[in-house]
Amino acid sequence: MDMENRKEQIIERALVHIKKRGYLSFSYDHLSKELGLTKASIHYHFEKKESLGLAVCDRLETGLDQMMIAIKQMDIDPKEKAIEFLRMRLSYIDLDEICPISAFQADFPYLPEILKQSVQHVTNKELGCVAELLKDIHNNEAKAILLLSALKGALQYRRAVGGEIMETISKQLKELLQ
Amino acid sequence: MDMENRKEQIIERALVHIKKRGYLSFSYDHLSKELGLTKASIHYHFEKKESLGLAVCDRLETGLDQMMIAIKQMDIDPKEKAIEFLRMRLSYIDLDEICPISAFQADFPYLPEILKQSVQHVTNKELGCVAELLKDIHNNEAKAILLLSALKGALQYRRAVGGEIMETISKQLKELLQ
DNA sequence: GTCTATATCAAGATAGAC
DNA sequence: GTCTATCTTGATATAGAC
Repeated sequence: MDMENRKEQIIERALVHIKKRGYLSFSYDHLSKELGLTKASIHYHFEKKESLGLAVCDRLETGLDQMMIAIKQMDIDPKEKAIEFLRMRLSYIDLDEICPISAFQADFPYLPEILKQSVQHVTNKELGCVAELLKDIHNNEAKAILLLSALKGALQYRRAVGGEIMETISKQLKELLQ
Repeated sequence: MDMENRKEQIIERALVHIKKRGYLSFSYDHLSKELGLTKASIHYHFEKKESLGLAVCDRLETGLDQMMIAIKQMDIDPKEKAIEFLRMRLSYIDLDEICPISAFQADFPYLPEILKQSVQHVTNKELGCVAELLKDIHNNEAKAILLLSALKGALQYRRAVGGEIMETISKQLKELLQ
């Protein structure tokens, strides 16, 4: 198969696995079986697991860039834009998944150094995105931290207490931005 | 060594490891080396890893009970009691740790069934504790979810962005309860 | 109650054929 | 680009001696 397509396909599946299991717990074996390949073939495209982890972080950053472009072009009240960001972020996360950035953070102390740096970068980028969308509101950095922490904490709670929790949280976060 | 003391000691170390690495990632080998024992000796006290996981959940529940007793006896404004709960919960979590309940939640889909049940139980118990302390405030269940999600999400953020985030969150959570 | 030794399995990674 | 085969490591768990 064409190399760029295959690489993309592997990154895509790895991202799903990270959202479901976390970075440390997913394996080349899981991945290869789903893609109809062998572990060795994955290693051909991404020599080490950390290379694949880095590629996934890059992809998350690209996704954030695209979301910001889309949101800035929307014809909605600026005060709605942070909420729209959270809504779009959630749309990429299934019921049995958590935020991939949270997953990396949970494994953080045991990541290879270079991957830690990428995780820090995408973490700060996402915080910066929300803070930027809140720029007309007082105390935007602190508010961005509160919104994202609550959203991602709730995604983990969802695993144990069920999906209704997300509506409870979303409602309150919207109130917080009134 | 006395069996009850040894069991307690193992549970205590396991809890620390879960806060640092998560349930799936800590091992009897890590534990045994710290305690000056062998893996086999840990297996004598807790035949399977899931038995140890269950004991850790029990310990967390006991801790919640004790905290609630202590807080109810405190001579402070009822409106301060939820904040005091969060403060006490935080005091058991080091700078390089996350909330152990969050750690179990992150691993949730890959836990043995019986341990899932224990994690659900302690999760709901903690939510119930905060909701109870908020009982004079409107919408207490929803507020409890918001407070705990934000606190625990922030603990994971701390790993990637540093400790200052906790003061930002604490300050905002206090404002939310005014 | 703790030990040594070992069985079993899964993971990351590499060598070399096609 | 993908394969088979293999190495190495680390994990859960058990058997049996002391």
